[in-house]
Amino acid sequence: MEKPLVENDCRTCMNRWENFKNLSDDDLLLISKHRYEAIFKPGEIIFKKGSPTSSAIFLVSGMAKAFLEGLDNKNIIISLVKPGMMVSGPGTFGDMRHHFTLTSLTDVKACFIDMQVIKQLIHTNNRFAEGLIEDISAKSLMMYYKLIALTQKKMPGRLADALLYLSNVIYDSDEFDLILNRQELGEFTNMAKESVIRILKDLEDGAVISSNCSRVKILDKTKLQMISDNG
Amino acid sequence: MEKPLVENDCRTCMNRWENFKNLSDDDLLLISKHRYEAIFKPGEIIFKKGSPTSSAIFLVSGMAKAFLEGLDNKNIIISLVKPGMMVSGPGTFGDMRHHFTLTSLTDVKACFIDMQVIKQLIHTNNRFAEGLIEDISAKSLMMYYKLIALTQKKMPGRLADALLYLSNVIYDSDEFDLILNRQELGEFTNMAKESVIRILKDLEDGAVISSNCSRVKILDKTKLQMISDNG
DNA sequence: ACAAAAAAGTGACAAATGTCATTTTTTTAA
DNA sequence: TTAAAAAAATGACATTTGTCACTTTTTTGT
Repeated sequence: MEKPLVENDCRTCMNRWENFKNLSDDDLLLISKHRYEAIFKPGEIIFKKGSPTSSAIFLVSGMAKAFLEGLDNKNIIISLVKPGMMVSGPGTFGDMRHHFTLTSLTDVKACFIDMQVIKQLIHTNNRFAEGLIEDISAKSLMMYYKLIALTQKKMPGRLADALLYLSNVIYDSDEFDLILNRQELGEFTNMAKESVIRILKDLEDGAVISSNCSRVKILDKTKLQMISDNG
Repeated sequence: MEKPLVENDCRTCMNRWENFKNLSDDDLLLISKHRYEAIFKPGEIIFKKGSPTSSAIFLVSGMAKAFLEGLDNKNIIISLVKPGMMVSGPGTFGDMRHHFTLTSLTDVKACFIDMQVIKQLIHTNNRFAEGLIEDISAKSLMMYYKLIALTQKKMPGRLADALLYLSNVIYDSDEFDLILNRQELGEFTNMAKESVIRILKDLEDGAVISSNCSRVKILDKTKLQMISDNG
């Protein structure tokens, strides 16, 4: 899995943001010039809630978690970030501050591109601007369904959601190493870590999954989907 | 309150969307030509989840509620809509479908402007495009804080939030007629209507508010804010 | 003005879920 | 390799919140 992903040119980068396809080679060269790369060890802060949104961030390799810092130091993980995804919160076009924190879950390589350059491209390239709006809209839509799930589903449904998300969206496989620990899985599904442990055990008892600590295998996806659907 | 608000020209409309200030008179004339007005009685559907997003909607007068249709026919009211606000969900730049339903709470006059015209203006006017992005971002940000409040605050904190929102954002007054009934107040704060009634009573007993049915007066805003802050 | 419908209000109870204290297992670092 | 730290697991218990069945009050339409 660990190929040398370092690319010095956004024109040929294999892990670039999809919306970059709307840019000309000249535009991509401009971005390449204003690009800074940084490497993070697991658990490090990539950007912190409250800090200025001077750059758009793009993951080149590894995995990160984006989370809201809620009440009483309780976090809400709103999404996991994979290579190819653009990360820039709603503060970018508002108070210019981050409203969630991004930390690395694994070794992470990230590109930072000056927000001024991105904004300049919005002004000169309509398709790029619309691509950005589509990206923001898709994330906004995700929040709608997250709100429904977290407020209306019971715990088993929410945990099933999380497992299906990891299987279908993140790993594209029915067997995977959980990058999230029980605490984080709780922050992702809005429940106490003890509840995560209990429901995980129930799912194992019901032969829906098998798991030993960080490794999970989905044995009965139909049933897991049913648990998700029924709330 | 009932002035003749009908305006046939977006150039001089007093209740137009703030972002229209970035448009030229010619652009506004174009919009005026592609504008359709509709009047709704209280409780009517302005647009329904799942229907095509062919137009952007702008409230000229009255009040509406935007709500997600969740599980088991339970709704989540995500925002109240006042004159001057633009309503077009995240589906507009995605699957071209509405993802929430908008219904009138009072008599409502609304303008429908063809989405193609809006999109065309995005392509020709950078400031207008950025204004739209800012609008979408602000709504997205609101959802973040709504997610935190609904999942992490206890019921009294959530109800305090709702009352402060009505007082500060919607009515700009400490005394107002609740446009939402107890059921809807529950859909806005993620609780059963019985719980709304109980907590409203507690707030009255604690001399934080006085209320008889639909009329509410905030007696001790500091205390109400404290309840909101403490979750 | 009055009957019907809708909304508000009440109380008992049950279900869902968090908290805390503690033990066991796994991971990490010297 | 081994001790220390972190994470996982467990069980008892408390709290929050929803549900249900019902009564009372308010609103609505004729």
